[in-house]
Amino acid sequence: MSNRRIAALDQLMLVTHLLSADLERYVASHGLTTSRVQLLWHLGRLGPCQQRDLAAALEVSPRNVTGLVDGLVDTGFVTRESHPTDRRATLVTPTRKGSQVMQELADGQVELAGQLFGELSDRQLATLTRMLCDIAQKVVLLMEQEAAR
Amino acid sequence: MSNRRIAALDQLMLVTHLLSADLERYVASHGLTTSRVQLLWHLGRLGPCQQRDLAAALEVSPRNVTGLVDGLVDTGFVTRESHPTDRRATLVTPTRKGSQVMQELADGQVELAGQLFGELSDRQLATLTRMLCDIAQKVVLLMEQEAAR
DNA sequence: TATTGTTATACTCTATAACTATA
DNA sequence: TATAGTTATAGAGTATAACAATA
Repeated sequence: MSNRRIAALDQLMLVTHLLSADLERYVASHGLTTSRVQLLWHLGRLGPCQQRDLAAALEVSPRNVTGLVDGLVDTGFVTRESHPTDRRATLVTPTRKGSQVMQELADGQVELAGQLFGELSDRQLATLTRMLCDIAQKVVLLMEQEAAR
Repeated sequence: MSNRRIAALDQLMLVTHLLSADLERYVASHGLTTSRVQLLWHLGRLGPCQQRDLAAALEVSPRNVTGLVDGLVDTGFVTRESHPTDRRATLVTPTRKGSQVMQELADGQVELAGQLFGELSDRQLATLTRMLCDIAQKVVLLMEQEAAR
């Protein structure tokens, strides 16, 4: 019976939608957008880096990064520093405010994980994680197959 | 140990991200965007209706609906028909092309459900659906609590 | 000649406010 | 006076193409 599969997918789509909406509201309460948070997250992972690197990490155009960094500079989360050896490039660098807010967002994620999964046993948690991992792998596979066409 | 909860949330966020991206590419291959598909979906559910009703269903501003309908008219998925009794209002109505593409998207969802969950037993499927349902309820609760503040 | 990031232009989604036509 | 949908304006995310400065 494929009805149950469709019900599962509907439920998964609903969770996807709700989590996206929740994330958006949450970061908005910190004066950010999801795209800017993604940039900041990569910045924290990579350390201060060129816009070219951020464009590659985010898989968006260099022009788009210019706009995102513009916004983050205007709102005080990053600065553009001069590159020590390449005068064409800039080093996007988090400000103290930028680092602090990313720490807050990380804390918020831990809190959310507790609120969502606090009642689950380790075994249940492992089952859920494994299933989600399988789903993620399959989606990646499907997207690669579609892209190949 | 809260590490497992965080791992589960990370995995859930990854699935959310991947599914959103996949959906966007999929509807783009049909000449649509996710926002326009959502409008079409409500239109199929409600039948031909006023833009006011679509604004309520989508929880966006009336102005936004004007733009979405403009796009769908330009690309041939809906028409604006005159309301039989209220000359202020329009009746947004799917074209044949609009109805056909929605049927195709629905078929695509069934296919995706099979590809993602075809290997799962009924029992596994039930477990997954129940867990996702719990998560959805909790997210809704959290958003209501945040909104109340 | 190739690369870095910009300006120029355009499209989509989203919002509020003012306005028109109609109820 | 209230409602339906529009124009006006604005901001955010996204893209390509042309261009400047630099490597």
